[in-house]
Amino acid sequence: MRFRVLPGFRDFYPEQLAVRRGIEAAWHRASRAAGFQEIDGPVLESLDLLTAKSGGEIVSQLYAFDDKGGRAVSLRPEMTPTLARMVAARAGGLPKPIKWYCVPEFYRYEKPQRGRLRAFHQWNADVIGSSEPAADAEAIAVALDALRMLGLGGDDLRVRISDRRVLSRVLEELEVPGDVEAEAIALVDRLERDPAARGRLEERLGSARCGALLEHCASYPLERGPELQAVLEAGGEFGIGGLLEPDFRIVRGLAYYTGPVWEIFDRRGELRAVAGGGRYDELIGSLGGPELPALGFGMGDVVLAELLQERGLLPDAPARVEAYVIPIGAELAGAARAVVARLRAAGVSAEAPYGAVRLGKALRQASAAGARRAILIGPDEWAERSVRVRDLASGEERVVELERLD
RNA sequence: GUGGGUGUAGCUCAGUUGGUUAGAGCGCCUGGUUGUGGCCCAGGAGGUCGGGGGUUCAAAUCCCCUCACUCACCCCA
Repeated sequence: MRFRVLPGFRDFYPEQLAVRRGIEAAWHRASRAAGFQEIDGPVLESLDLLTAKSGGEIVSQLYAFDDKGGRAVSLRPEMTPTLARMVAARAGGLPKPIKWYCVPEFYRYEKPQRGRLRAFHQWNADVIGSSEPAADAEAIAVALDALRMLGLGGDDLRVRISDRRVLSRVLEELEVPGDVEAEAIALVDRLERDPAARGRLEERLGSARCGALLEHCASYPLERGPELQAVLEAGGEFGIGGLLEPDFRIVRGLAYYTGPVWEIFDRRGELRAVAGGGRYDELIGSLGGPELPALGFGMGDVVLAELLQERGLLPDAPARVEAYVIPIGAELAGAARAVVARLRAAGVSAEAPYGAVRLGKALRQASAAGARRAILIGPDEWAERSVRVRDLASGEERVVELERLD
């Protein structure tokens, strides 16, 4: 019986880890460039904390169990509860706005499918303590910055953005009864995917009101959303104005969003959202923290890696070593190891074959290791305290005194 | 959780209407003797044909179950 990786989990061989590290590097760089500080929390949290926000029904999607002390715990499925706790514990002493980011691994017991696994790495960045639309815009800009660092620009991406309050106001103006509002919002959310949604919307609202609503969908009523307009303006100032597309159909399911909500998609629309975020001004308070306005977004590695692959932009694995040291003749194996040690001490990554290897094969191994140069230790040169340095791309060789090797 | 599709070597796949020891390309390993890699040539390792059961003289091939992957739903923090 062969052991296999659990469904929805991944093994990261060097090539796959190189992809992940490349993605994470962009996340870190974009975060720091915008003044976000990295945090992290425990992988395991109390079930109470995790269910406080979304309710008990999400337990079915949690890796939850009782620990040996009888505590109900779960692997973390998201960061917000942890974040809220961390903010609450130090809220008084932290200068506002708080700008934190993290790159944790999350665990969700869901059915694995394209773009969605059970364990994944996700970049989260949050701004806590500011109600300014500029903060919303900056978050979007930071997300786009990271994508740009990976080679994805305005030709590949679009940001669809809405604001819950605008949709609510429109429904209010249309005199949609309060008890129908939630369902109407859910149906707007489904308009794209579900052909039946339109019919049901008409049924619920009546054809006149439904028609008016759909008209607003086609042409976003920005005049009813000064807050969103301010975000768009600030976005323009951050240089991402051309990518922002107001769109009612971005609802982002969650009940706790209170303002702008947005999602980044590939422009071809082949994949699920690459990133999504929004403002949640009441959430931290409701999780037992202080009443602080807040916003944030998440970007997962799974969809992003798929998009990068489709565009031929997957980060490459770095070369294993810069220099490959090859003894010519078994009696120089020790000399090769000494040269390796010397190079490493000088900060140059280097290795030598362990045993006696033919020169031709050793050169092949040097190429396979990604080395830029091979250092040949031959009897003739070594007798004069020199080595032969071969550039593996050009094949050029020159003799270098050992003392000058670096 | 509900449906559809797909499972043959590390990877991409071929495998006739069921019929001998299951194949190819790539990759991997070894060799083509002396101090020069990428190309080429030769050889080799590696598969209980996803797993289990059934039909049959005979199953990679037909049937059932199961697992995994995948696509569409539910959901998407």
